[in-house]
Amino acid sequence: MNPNKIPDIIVGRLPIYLRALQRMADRGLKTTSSQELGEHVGISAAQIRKDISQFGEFGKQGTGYSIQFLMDNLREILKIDQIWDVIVVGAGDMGSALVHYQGFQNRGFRVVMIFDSDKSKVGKKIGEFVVEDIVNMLEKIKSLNIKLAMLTVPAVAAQEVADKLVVAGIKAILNYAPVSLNVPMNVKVQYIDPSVHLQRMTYYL
Amino acid sequence: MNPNKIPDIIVGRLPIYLRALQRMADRGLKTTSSQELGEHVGISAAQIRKDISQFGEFGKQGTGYSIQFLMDNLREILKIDQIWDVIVVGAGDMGSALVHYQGFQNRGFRVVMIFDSDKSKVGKKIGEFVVEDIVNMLEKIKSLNIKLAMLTVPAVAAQEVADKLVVAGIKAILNYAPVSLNVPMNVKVQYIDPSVHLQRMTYYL
DNA sequence: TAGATTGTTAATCGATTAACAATC
DNA sequence: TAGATTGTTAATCGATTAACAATC
Repeated sequence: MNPNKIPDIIVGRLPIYLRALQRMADRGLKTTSSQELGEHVGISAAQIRKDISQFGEFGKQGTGYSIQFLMDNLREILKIDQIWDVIVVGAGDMGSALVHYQGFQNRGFRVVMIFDSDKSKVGKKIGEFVVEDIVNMLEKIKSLNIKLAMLTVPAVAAQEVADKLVVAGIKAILNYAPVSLNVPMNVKVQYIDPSVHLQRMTYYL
Repeated sequence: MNPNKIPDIIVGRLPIYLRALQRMADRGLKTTSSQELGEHVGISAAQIRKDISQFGEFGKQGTGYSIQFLMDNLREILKIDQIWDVIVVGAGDMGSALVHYQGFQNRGFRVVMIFDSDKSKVGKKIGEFVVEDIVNMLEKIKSLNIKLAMLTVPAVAAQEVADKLVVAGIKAILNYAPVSLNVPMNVKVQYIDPSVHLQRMTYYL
């Protein structure tokens, strides 16, 4: 359908490049090469050049890439040349950790609300936020036009909550619940399951 | 070198299959098919059959797979037919959430210790554990023969701590710090970075 | 037996790597 | 200019899918 469609696997590497570039910039470096960047992230120089060249010509022969210029462009490509509001659903320990998480700063995201269905949690403070009742979630998401959610509810509730998020207009879910979610094709899901990640490594032990 | 080497990408899917099978078992189901399992996890039936067949013949023509039998075999393949002790390094909010996390139960892991370098955190209780001083980490890891660690320290400290973990004999690191780690080839690393995962979705919005 | 579903082969599709002309 | 490094092409490598004989 779209001949210029970029493979998911390439898009998935861009945030890694961006993260490494940010660290180089923090150290005061001005330029880098596909070779050097590749060593930092553990990816071949050829692949990095190929990935980046899908989106334009951001380097210069002989000198490499301007770190700031490449960062600006990657941010624009990833649409994080803006701050996205994100909600957290599930006010357990993981939800609480995400509310307090410092790692969203300067990376395109900001937590704006946390919800739970447990009446004993609703109204309590977590960080600077008061836990909201999940019954008001649809309305709040719509009124604030929020597109991103992080889901930290128990596995048994996850699909049901995901359905509500989709109805409310959420377009991307970072799912911490240990289940695969069924969502419409136009809604993206990324999975974080510490047990799954550990199990991917024990095979090799 | 090893002609029977299984690609990482296949190993990476096994925990997803196992998780879905566990849920089926919890619902009282006894058998499933590659078709049905595929619908649950969003992977084609052909691929599931091919993946599973790399390790043996666990199904029966006409009837599919015994859920319990396949689970037992996947657990054995992934070496989680045992409980692995895991340490947490970094006693911030994320480390604390991992100590309290219920999702390791019955999935092959158990947190046994948490470390931090911050003297104001050392000695405090988190869950059932007392935060240990990182200066004693090498000795403790060795004496308990621990192979798995979850790393939740700040980005600037991550590589240094990872180096210590490697020296202590850790063979697999679940890294929550937003940096790529350099480790020897025989040490596995998996990355969890909420910002990176979110950035992989904003591209499509 | 008839129907269903596996395990496997061959074909297709997609991703990575190597190499180098272009050029800063 | 000489050296370095990009962007891109072609070759290689690897993963996915389709199809079906085997067989429960």
